[in-house]
Amino acid sequence: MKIATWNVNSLRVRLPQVLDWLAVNPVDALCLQETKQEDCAFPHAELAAAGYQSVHAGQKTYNGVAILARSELREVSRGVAGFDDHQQRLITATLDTAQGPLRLVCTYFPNGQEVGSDKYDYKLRWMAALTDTLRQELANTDRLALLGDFNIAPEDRDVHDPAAWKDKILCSVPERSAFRQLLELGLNDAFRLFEQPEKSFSWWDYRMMGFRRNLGLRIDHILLSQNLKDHCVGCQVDKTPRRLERPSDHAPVVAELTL
DNA sequence: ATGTCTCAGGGACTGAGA
Repeated sequence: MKIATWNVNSLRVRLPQVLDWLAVNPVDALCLQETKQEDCAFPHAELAAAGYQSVHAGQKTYNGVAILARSELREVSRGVAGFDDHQQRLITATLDTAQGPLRLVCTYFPNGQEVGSDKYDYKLRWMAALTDTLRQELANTDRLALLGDFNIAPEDRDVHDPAAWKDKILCSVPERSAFRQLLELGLNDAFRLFEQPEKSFSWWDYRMMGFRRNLGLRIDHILLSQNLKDHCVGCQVDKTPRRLERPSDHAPVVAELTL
């Protein structure tokens, strides 16, 4: 089976691209971020017509996360447990596979804006709360995948110009430490389980012809619990949708599991 | 290069967020 994540930067704008992508890439589950719409506007029917059930935690204008899947999504929960948050950044659901249940956690980490800002502080507090929640989830299951836009480039090799980005937002030491805390829960970066091309990224700024010049960062990730890591046979960034007209600034990331 | 894109308010453009 295949699972994927894609920050679409407005599902209202990008729904046709999502449907086109799913037609070519019929993944078993797709996590979306930055849907930027309320639950009542979410296109459940259009996605169902394409063969996907969907669950959504949305809000007007900003944020918003969704999970699409070819079969039933159950035990759906929204938000980070114990963290009072008006921003819709987390949705969790269970998907049944031939070899048992798979817990899918779809996430949109805060951007943080600038190191030292209030939004940066919120990002670090949000990540600490997420880590606590996942520790509890992992006590209940050994088949958990955390997929989404983490807004963190974990290492210098995930950055087109590490010197320019040193200690900047998305690359700062505290953000990278928080990312490592997630790995220390027993999660594994699916992308790094395999040999990858140099300068592989998942996001490119719309400005400065960032994509054409490959001025990117790898900030969209799929983290797998130990059991799922042992079943993972591939992980790639699909740059195809980033080449379309009116693209999202992010590309999808896909992992293949022998489940 | 304060560079691009999306959204909301209000009804043309500006500001916020990324």
